[in-house]
Amino acid sequence: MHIKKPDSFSFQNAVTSHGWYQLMPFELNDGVLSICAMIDGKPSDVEVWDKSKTLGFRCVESNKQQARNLIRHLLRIDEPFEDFYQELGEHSDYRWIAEKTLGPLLRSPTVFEDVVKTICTTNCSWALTKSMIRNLVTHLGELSPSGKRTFPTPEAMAACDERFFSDSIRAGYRGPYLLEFARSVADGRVEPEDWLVTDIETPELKKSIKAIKGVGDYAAENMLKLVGRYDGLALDSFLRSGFYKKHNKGKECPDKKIHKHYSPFGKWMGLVIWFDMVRKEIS
DNA sequence: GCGTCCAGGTCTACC
DNA sequence: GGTAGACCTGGACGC
Repeated sequence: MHIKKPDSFSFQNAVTSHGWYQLMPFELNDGVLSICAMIDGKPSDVEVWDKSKTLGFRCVESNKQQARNLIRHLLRIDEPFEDFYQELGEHSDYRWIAEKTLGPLLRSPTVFEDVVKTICTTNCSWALTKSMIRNLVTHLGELSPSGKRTFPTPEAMAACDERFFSDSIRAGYRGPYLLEFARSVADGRVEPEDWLVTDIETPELKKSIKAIKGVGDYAAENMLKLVGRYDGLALDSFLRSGFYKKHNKGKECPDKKIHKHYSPFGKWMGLVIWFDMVRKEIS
């Protein structure tokens, strides 16, 4: 089975541009990205890989068209980046981003899942982030026929108590935040999937996202990137230290200076700073 | 072994 | 609006 891909689309870069592919239930082996996800209410296994002008994919226990839609969502195949590449054309130092057709950042099947993962990136090492997500999937994910597990649903997480998040997930002080968020989604008080389609202005949307306990500036702006809005930098210690080294002679500086550096890129600045800082790791 | 530091921050209280 | 201190975990590091 195949999915047609745009001319300016790099499967490799879409998958590995940031660390999400290392978080369960994603797996990347020999160029094949696999995920176990809920499709049509059933845990289903989906695999996707690169071919010359298309993407190959296979799915087990799921409708072919819905699996195709899921892959398009994960890889952001329908998201237009032409304006981004055109903008970069006016900045010689950053033209390489367009030449490598960077832009799409891998995202999860649901915005809910991306929020949970983002909260689990805060104030800890990447190893601990992977551990917390692995624990969530292992303890609460639904089992597919092949023995893989989905990311837990809001309802599954909402049914737990704080002690579970502390003892089994090892989420520390984040536990109550994760539980409160899951319960707010499960009972409909918060509808994160709407963030993908809402017309409200970015500052207002950011305010709504920050209303979630455990989500501050970094996490909110990271979420904005994952729903396709790139006018926030999502500054964390990784981006700050990278900026100091690359653009400020290794010296610390106020965030305002970082904003000023990338402000010429307007609504694309969040993508530019990210690729600027991970350039060495991109093939 | 043990203690300390810190990592892909956020919240609250206080000024 | 700006800032200090507390907050969980676990790996790295020095002793």
